[in-house]
Amino acid sequence: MKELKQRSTCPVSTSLDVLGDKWTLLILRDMVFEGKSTYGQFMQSEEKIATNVLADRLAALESQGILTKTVAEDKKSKFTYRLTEKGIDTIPIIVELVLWGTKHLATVVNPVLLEELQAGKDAAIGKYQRNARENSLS
Amino acid sequence: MKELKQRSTCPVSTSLDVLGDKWTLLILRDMVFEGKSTYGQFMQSEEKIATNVLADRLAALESQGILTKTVAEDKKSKFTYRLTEKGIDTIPIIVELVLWGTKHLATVVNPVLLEELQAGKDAAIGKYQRNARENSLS
DNA sequence: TTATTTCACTTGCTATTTGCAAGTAATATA
DNA sequence: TATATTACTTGCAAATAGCAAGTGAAATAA
Repeated sequence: MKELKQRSTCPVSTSLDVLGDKWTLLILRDMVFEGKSTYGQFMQSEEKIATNVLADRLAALESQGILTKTVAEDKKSKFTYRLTEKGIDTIPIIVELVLWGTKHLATVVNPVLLEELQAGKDAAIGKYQRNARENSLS
Repeated sequence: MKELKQRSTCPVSTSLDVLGDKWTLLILRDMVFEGKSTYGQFMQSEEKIATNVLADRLAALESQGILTKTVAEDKKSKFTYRLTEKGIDTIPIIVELVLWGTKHLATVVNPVLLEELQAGKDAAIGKYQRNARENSLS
């Protein structure tokens, strides 16, 4: 598993030690904006993460307290992944990536999200954070 | 050089295609918060980037229009790297990484920056963006 | 004017990480 | 009881990162 090697005590550096790869924040994006919570749902994303990388990242995120893993309510053979407060607090980072990509790169945003962000960034962040908190209870 | 392979049209994904590795945002951090602008200055950071990786990332950042490379004023054998507006617009992302790392990980922040952020995130972002814009003129 | 140093890289090699395809084990459904 | 689904693991090839040494142009020192 991707273990935490801290390169320095700088918060940018240490945050990147945890989140700074090509896949971790996409998993969190799927949880925040798509409401995904299972391995199979993460596999369906259009970016096509490899199975071993997904398993590795989910284990790392769990070990770092960013998400929790529990047996699913409907099936004993499934697991449900839910964001912790530490995970919910990554939402502003993801939103800033959305805004930068939308402004400077060739991307297509979900129009609902775009409208919410245009109406007010902080309100949109608050909405998705409250939403994630509700899901973390069930 | 690290070339841009776009995995999807999602802005989070595409932003990560550009910025989502262990080193790119640290180079931008050094430019924004430390006022660094030369290869030698980037090499001095405590995270110890490898020379070939630094050269690669600077070339990629230039080719993506995030920074510009010009011959230094004082010496013809040196280059000066400066942020473009596209680069200056990454500051909110870096600031969110500072905030998340400070809250959830074992880090040590520059007390000046900490105070500025506590006094108001948007004001602090605005200050560093204005600062970067000034440097980009000279 | 020549010698040495500085600066910004490049090169070559090894180690680590990622990507792909196939396999497995525990349920769940037919 | 047989087939399918789910969440992985395993093995290997390809890509990326890390380390040490080397290079060439320009600046400084003798």
